[in-house]
Formats: sequence, C-alpha cells, structure tokens
Amino acid sequence: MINYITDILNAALKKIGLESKEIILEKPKEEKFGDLSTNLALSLAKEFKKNPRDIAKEIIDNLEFDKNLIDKIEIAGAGFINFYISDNFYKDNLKLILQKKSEYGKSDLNKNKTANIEWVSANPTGPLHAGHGRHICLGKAIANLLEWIGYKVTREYYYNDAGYQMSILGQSIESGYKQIFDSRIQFRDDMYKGEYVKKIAEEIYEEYKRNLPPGDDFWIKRGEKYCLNLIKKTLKILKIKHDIFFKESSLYPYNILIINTEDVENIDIYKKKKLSSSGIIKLLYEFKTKNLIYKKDNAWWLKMKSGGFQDDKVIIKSDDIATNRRSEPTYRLPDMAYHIDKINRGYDLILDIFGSDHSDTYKEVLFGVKSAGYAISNIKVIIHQMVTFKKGEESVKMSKRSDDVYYLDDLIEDVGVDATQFFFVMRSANTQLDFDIELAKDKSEKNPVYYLQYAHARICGILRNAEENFPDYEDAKIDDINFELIKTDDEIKLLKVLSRFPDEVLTTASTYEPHKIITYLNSVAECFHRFYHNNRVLNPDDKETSKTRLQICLAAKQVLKNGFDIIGISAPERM
RNA sequence: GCGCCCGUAGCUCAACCGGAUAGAGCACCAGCCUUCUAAGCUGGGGGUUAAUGGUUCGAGUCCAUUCGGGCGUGCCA
Repeated sequence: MINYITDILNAALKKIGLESKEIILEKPKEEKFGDLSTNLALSLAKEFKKNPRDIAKEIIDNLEFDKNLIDKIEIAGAGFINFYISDNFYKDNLKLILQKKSEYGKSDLNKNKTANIEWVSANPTGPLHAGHGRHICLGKAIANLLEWIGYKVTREYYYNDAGYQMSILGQSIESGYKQIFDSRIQFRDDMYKGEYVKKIAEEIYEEYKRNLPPGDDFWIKRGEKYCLNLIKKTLKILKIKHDIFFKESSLYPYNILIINTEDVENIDIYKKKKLSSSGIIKLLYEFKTKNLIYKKDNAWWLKMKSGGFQDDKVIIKSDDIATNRRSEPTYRLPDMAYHIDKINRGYDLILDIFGSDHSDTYKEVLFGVKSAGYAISNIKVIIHQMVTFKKGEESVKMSKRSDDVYYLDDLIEDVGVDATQFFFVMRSANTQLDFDIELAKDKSEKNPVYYLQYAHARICGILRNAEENFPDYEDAKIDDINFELIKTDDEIKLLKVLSRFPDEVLTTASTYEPHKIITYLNSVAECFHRFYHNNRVLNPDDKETSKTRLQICLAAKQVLKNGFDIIGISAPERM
C-alpha cells in the first residue's frame, strides 16, 4: 500500500513538473486523520517558499488513484495529505495473510544479497554471564530480521583462542588440578575461580591422575574446548546456532600469536619463509608500505592522530619479562585483520554488535581497516548500552572476580527462555536497561510477555473449540470468507493492524531495532483482545459469520506467530 | 579532564528524514465473568519531555551551555 501511494504521488509530482522525491508516509496518531499521511507538501513548501496547502491541493488535483483501494484523500492541518484506505484493501489483505502464512511479512528486497552478523564472540574463559544476555538476544533477533528482508545470513562467532586471557585460564586450570592433590596450591587474584575451573581440573585428574600433562598449551586447549561447549550449550537453549566459529589464531602464521617486533622491522622475512599469506602479516605489510606504523619503546604503534584520535595506539606489544608480557599483538591488530577477512569474503552487509564498553574500540578498528585501504561502507556497527539486574527493589551484583557470578544459565532457569529473550529485546538498544528478574519471573498480567502470548493462546483456544464442537466450521476455506459479514469496528481495526506487518518488518529491519516489532505486536494483541471481547467468534446460530471470524482469528494468529519468530519467542497454544 | 551514549507520567519504557492534542504497560481509582481462557475488556486521574537559551511555519527529536546517570579513556579484550 505504501508503495502504491508513493508511486501515485510521484506520478502526480511529475505531472506538475517536479522531480520525484523520497516520500514519507506514516500512520497518523489520530484515526480521524486517515490511515496514511504524508508531509510531502510541507517539505516542498519549504523548498519552494510557497503555501503548503496550495501545493497539497495542486498535488491532489493531479492525483490518479484506484477508488476501490482509496476512499478519499484530504488536506488537513498545515498541509498534510491524508489517505483514507478502503476496507476492501484490508479484506483483500486478509486473504493474502492466509495464503502466505509463515511467509507473510517477508520481503525479497535484498534477494541475492548476503549478510554476515558477528556476535556473542565471548572468549571461552568461562560460561556466559547474565550481562551477556542482552547482546546475545539482540543479535539473535537482528539476524532473524535480516533473513526476513531477504538476506542470506551467516551467523559468526569470533574468539580469541590464545593470548593473555586464555593463558590465564590455562594457569587457573593447572592450579585447580594441582590443588586436588596439593592443598598448598593457591589461586592468584587474577585467575578464574569459577566452579567450572574445578570441573575441568577434576576431569583432567580423572584422566591423568598425577601424571602431569606437559606444556602450557595443554591446559589452554582443554579450557577452550570445555568453555566453548558450555557457551554453545547455553546458546542452544536460546536456539542460537552460529555457522562459523572464527578463531583469532587462524589469522597468524602457524596459528601462533607471537609476532616478533624485530621481524616486523624486517618484514620480508615472512615473505622468504612463505608466511606472508596470513591475515595479520598481510595487514602489517600494508601498514608498513603506507608508512602508518612506527616502532617506539620496542613496541609497534599505529598512527591514529590523523584520524581524529587523541593518541597513537600500540598494535604489537613489547617484551617485558618483569610483567610476563610477550611480544604479541594487542586486540586491535587481529580485530582489523579479522574485519578485512570478512570484507574479502564479499558480504553485502557486515554487521557487528558491541556493548557500549566497546564503543571506542570499534572506531579504532574501522579506522585501521580503512587506513589499510579497504572500503568499510558495508560494515554496520550496532552499539547497545549496558544492562543492570534487579530483583524487585534489590539490585543484583555482577562480579566477574568472585566465583559467585550470576550466569546466563541461571537467569534462563529463573525466568525462562521466552522472558529472557523478550525482556532483552523489549527496549531500544541504546538506552540502559533495568532487567527486573522478579517481573520477568512473574506469571501474572504484570508481565508484558504474557499480554502477547496470551492473545495467541486465546486464538488457539477458539480453534480447539471449533475443532471439538463445530467440526463443520473448522474446515472453512479462504473462499468461504464472506467479506460482507466483516463490518464491526473491532474487526476492521484488527485487519488494519495486521496489514501493517510487512511494513513494520521492513522499518524494523532497516534500523536494526527489533524492539519496534514488540511495540507493533503489542498493538496486534490489543486489537485482538478487544475484538475477542466484543465479537463472539463461534456462534451456532450464525454459521457464516463464525466461519469468517475464524479466518480473521487464523490471520491474527499467523501475524503473532511470525512476529514471535522474529524476536525469537515461542507461540504457546495454552497458558 | 577528554570522548561516546542516555535523561520523557510514581516505576519500566515508546514516539518511524523535525510534524497534527507526547503514547503504552505496571502501580492507583471506578466498572465488567450464566457466553470461545478475566494472564482479558471499558472508563478515570497522573507530564513545564532534566534546566536554560537558540534555529523555524513547527522541536521530546537539531545546535549551544549547565545539571544528573552509564560506558570508555592500558603495551586487557
């Protein structure tokens, strides 16, 4: 419908002799202003310094439209053009929903385009904690949205499988292992002390007893495998499956993270050894060739001041025996190489999701990628603010250091998968979120999840009733709909809301803001509940109306279900 | 100190390139179950959109300043 009106408006502009414009059509807040409205005349008035109402009149006089679809068009207020859409359109759309079913709302706008969405990407140093939840649930919904607007989506998980943090994990497990038979062993402050560390240690002890396995690498690899499995398990509960797990080490020669600072100086060494094909080395070549890096204090720095940053940043650390620091890249360099890797894979859209604690670093990374000579216009970054947890009035402390962490598994167990998903996606990503665990747990009308799911369950109740008591209604076909019988306000309003779904999906997807779908579904549920309250669906004395209303119910159920699929919650048949 | 994000009803939050009387849920008040699930429906009270100034036909939205909150500001990621 929006496309149709946009087209006829542009045709009218052409007749007047104006360029076609990007036309904004929105649903007016007030019903009396029609179904769709445009401020086109107002913005043209600004441009040409004319009276907006005169322009609006001129446009309408030149507008040709299908009277079967649009009842009337009016000028209102300062110069808004309001369209009143015919009920016929909504009735036709009812058929469309019932025919398209789970496809209703999907668009092929980005047919043949590919998108890569990278998220979660927590390093496998332990289980996911509750704070990760927002990031994870948001990414899940956005990935779904991209598919709904036609992208072929690759879901990717990037993690550091070596380096400082992982070596701490290895040391922690080693300490845990030794502690089993030597009570003198203590954990250092900077070590991981969670229950899972002990579990890994015990597993290893069962396998090797006191025959200490050799090498640092052993502990790290065991830890990585175990922790990644914990993470995947949690993701599976949330019905998330990544297509690619990308290891940082795969960007290095021999998958080893050490880059010798001297070797960078004589970077051709890598070429001689035929090791110059890895992402990190290639990038270093590019930086060196473009004279973007320099050596200072035995570390390598990337020139960033030119990009508006306060300081240049270290990309390869110096050796420092005192602090046990090795000559390895900082996170920036592999992150840049990783993004270049994604660019080279040729996606039409590359999406990163970060918490606000990374909002500075992604700029550095993009700057580096751009400086190295790559186009970054396909890369979009979504930043979400942090989340705090509370139980009623009491706030829940999130401590990484202690072993008393509130894990994502705990949260899911406390409030359920649906409430977890819903609460994290419910709010705009760029506001700080207060997650009320008590409220999410609540099985009453206070809990906003239920308002939506209840509408779906209610419809299922009607369908069950039809099946059991009115078998001859149940087999009603789309062709049995008698449009003449759709006449109450509640019915029409419900159909109007349902017709908006495809447009809502589009705008939601193009801004990557899944909470808008929830706002929309709320209005679907609201209209359905009112319809339900005022309009008896199954009535033995009026078979035709019953059949028709059953089809309306089916359509509402479908739209709710499709919306639930996008945000990733279930559609319960009973509650 | 500097950078990014945020500040909307008692609470949690919406508001689509700047548009018409700023909207929901919860909480509060008053009604509605002999009828497909009352986890619902109907009505009501509640606002100087943190403050001040500016831009314009029009500002919650853009600009400036101030106040308040979050996150960053490592050779951690």
